[in-house]
Amino acid sequence: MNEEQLTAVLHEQGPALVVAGPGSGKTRVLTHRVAWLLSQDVRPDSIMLVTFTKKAAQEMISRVQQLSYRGAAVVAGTFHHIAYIFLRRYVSSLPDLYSKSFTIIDQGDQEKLFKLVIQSLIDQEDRRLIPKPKDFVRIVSYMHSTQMSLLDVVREEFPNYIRQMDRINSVVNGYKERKIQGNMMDFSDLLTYFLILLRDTSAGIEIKNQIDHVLVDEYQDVNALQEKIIRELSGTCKSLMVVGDDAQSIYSFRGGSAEFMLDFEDQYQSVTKYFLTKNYRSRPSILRLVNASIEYNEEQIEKQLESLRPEGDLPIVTVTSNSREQAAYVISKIQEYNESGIPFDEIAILYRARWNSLEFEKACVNSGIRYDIRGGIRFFERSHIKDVTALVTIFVNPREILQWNRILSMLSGVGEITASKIVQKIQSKSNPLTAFLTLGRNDFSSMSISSIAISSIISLQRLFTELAELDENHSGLTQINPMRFLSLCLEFLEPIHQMKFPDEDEFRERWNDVREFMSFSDRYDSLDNLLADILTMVNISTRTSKLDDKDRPIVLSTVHQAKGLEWQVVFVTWLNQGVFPHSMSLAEDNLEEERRLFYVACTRAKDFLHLTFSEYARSWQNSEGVSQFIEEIMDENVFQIFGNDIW
DNA sequence: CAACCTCTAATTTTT
DNA sequence: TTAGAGGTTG
Ligand SMILES: Nc1ncnc2c1ncn2[C@@H]1O[C@H](COP(=O)(O)OP(=O)(O)OP(=O)(O)O)[C@@H](O)[C@H]1O
Repeated sequence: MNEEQLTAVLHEQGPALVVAGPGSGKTRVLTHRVAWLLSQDVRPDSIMLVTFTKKAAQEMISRVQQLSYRGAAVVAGTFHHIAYIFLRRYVSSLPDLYSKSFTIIDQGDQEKLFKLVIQSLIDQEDRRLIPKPKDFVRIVSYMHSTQMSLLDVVREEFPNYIRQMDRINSVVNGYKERKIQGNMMDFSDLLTYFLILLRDTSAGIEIKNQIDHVLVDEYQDVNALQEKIIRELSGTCKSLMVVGDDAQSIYSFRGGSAEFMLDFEDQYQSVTKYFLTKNYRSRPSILRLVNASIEYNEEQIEKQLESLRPEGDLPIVTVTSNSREQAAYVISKIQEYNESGIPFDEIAILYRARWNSLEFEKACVNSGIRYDIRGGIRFFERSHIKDVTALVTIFVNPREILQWNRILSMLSGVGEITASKIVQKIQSKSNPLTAFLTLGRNDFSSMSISSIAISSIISLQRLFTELAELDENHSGLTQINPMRFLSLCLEFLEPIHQMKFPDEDEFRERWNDVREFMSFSDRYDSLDNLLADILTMVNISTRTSKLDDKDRPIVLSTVHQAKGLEWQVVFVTWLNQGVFPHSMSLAEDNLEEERRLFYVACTRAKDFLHLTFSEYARSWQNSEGVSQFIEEIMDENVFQIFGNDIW
């Protein structure tokens, strides 16, 4: 700890703001502050440590645990995770009728629910007049995160639907009703209900009594809703410390804005402000490059940042002719670095969009390098994995109709219609799972269900009965051991998936994922914790290739998920105009945010930074040339070029 | 009414 | 390169 850092760590009381550039030890200040508080005999569960992404949260938590053995009991994690924990404890205080077994729905399920609502409320021919399910999801989450009204969101983001407000209102209301009926919350609900809990209920008083010290990392990314939560807690806590860097604000798409940080001093009384001006992470050569780049942003405030590290190599820009070559180049460089003694897990490949990982994954597999991928196709959103989690969800929250639909229509002989008949029949019952298990011949014939369908449904009943029997000492279905639960599920699913994915290689690949999920579940002792963590805490990611398990994996990650992390060697890839910066962002006038994203990406590097670009992106996508982020700083002598000279 | 086939449109970022 | 929509068959 240097002196600047130490004074921040030892901050006594009231609100504190730490604004500082990358690698200056902001996260370190927070983690050491937690350790210091603990050493002062502050109760761990009175400390709340918050951040935005799952990965950054894990990193922060593990740093705290290294510093103090009492760290494990600190209330720490993403906003959503912390909200979930308190909601679990106090659901019954909510004004809407949720029960403790509520489950969280992800984006895909939100879309499905909107689809159901639209089908039931809007006539076929009117459906083209209103937003698509996907857009509804965006509208609703934007509404929550910016705390704007539905009308304002539509006016601002989807002005061409403004004349359909009545229909839009009824769909949004229907969506909310169905969520409550199904005991489901979406991600926005977690935060919104948490705020309600804090603000309007007696449970809120208890929570506020519990929490004395609040620490928020990456504060430049808070949105209006999260800001309200923090403000609500700040009224009663002893200290509040927020840290951030306006140049790293990259979540405007979910309402995040650095304004909340820049206004912090005006919004809170007697704010203590701390500055950290020494960069411990990156070589001066790397800082020169990012500083030259961020200069182009007019909105950024200037920060002093002095590198404490010795001079390093100039960052290297490499031009390749296509994306396969790009991947081959990166992988061969990685092997060189590894041979020179840098461990694989100190090397990362970063990119703008999730699909950008594809060629790198292939190249890793071909060369037998293990990799840990964050943001390819998301593991838990792959359809075969969702089939498994659907079964778990039904046992945790039997009212969750989306998962019933999913499981039922997966059975042979059962399609959309039969599935919805059954769901209709059981959903209004107090326990739909028991209702399902007691369906018999008479029920099936009264619903006129085909005999093939009946026999599959009976086999599902048998599975559910066996699963329920795993709850031997009747401590509740959610308490069943996940590993045992899943191994029965897998037996049931295997033949179904074999049919669904007739291509043998494809099946094998997907089934490997499923097995991986099962072994992942072993670290959990109950189904509800498993489910919640999937959505608010962890990502499964490591893909092992057959060779040397002793090697640590390299990291493939989107820039967003790399936030707050660092590696000795970083490759920032796909620097094509239209990809990074992304054309859709450019269309929305977000160039400066894209440049901040580039800034975040490059400042992850400690020692070596590579920027790569391939002339031809994809056959059907015309190449728009090299990213302007490289072109802009061409004449500044902040990098060296390898490969074809295309300028 | 489910299953199978064919064509098309879409591929930003996270919880 | 792939999911899902839409149309046809059985
Ligand atoms: N006083 C110090 N002595 C030694 N190492 C330090 C010191 N302060 C910070 N570091 C190291 O510098 C690196 C960056 O620190 P940290 O991740 O806390 O920075 P940050 O400001 O949160 O960065 P970012 O804004 O990029 O997330 C870490 O490896 C950390 O251990």
